[in-house]
Amino acid sequence: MEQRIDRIKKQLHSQSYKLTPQREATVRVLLEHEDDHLSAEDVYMLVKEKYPEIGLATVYRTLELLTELKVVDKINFGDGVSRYDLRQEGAAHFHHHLVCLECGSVDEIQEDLLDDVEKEVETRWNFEIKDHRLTFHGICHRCK
Amino acid sequence: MEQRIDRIKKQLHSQSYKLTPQREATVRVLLEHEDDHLSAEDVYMLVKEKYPEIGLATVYRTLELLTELKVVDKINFGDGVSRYDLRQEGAAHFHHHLVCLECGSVDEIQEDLLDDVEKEVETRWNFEIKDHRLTFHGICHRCK
DNA sequence: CTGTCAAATGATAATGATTATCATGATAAT
DNA sequence: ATTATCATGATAATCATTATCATTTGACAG
Repeated sequence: MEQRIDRIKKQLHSQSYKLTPQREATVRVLLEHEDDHLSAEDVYMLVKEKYPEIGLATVYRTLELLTELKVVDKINFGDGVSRYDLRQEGAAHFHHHLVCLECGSVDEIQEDLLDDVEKEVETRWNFEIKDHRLTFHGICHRCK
Repeated sequence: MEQRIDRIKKQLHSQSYKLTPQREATVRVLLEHEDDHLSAEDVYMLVKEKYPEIGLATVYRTLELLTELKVVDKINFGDGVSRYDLRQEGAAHFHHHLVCLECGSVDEIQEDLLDDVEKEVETRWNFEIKDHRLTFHGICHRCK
């Protein structure tokens, strides 16, 4: 935990941003909920527990900043809300998601799976892939 | 064109919806811009050219209805706007997208590509896949 | 035909998420 | 200490989407 925060701090500094108390509190919430897919409002409410003076705008700004730095990824599952998902440290690509149509749960797939597909797309469509988003919609193992 | 409208008409009737003039005008716009990825506002402005009395709410309602019937798919590329994309007739699954980070263009991949990946997900994660969304972000062949 | 009823429409208000603004507060360098 | 810069919090503004509601339309019964 502390080491990860430290690395994020360094990453911020390398672009001359600071790790303010508000930003640190926000990052801690994200680390503590690594498996969830929190909306900005979710993050706001969780951060407020530890840091009640924080404003919603600051949370939005911090999440935007972390997205720029590729510490988090901003995703959208089709409800009108953006969600923020920590990247695995050192992961080349963004992980995939399984969205259950029954219970609404969102599970993650950390494996790459797309290596072959990406090679094919790069050559056949002459497209240089920088990132991807892959989401499956269906029935999760719990609901079956 | 006329045949496709006719089939959509039948599809509506089968669920006891009608193909009103407003709905037909909207469908025509979608058919005429099959390769684009129009937002509701885009569709609205295009439909207005032929049917100026139409209201924005009707366009939203029609797009929602067509989404339900799986005539179109609602997609979201991360700007705050939903886009509506005609499904290929008879396509089992939704097609994929190539979003260019340089010029913002969106190209389509009609091939399935995910067969193997889906088999793996179904067995390893015990997840029954109903649909998917796959988008690649990168540099398109024109910008390279 | 003509009246009736449910569905569809258009105008517009309401909502909800996100972004912009701006005065204030903290921080670091001179 | 002083200034300049960045960050923050409160709140207003914006933008896409949804809800409301009075009116219109079209199918159908009599």
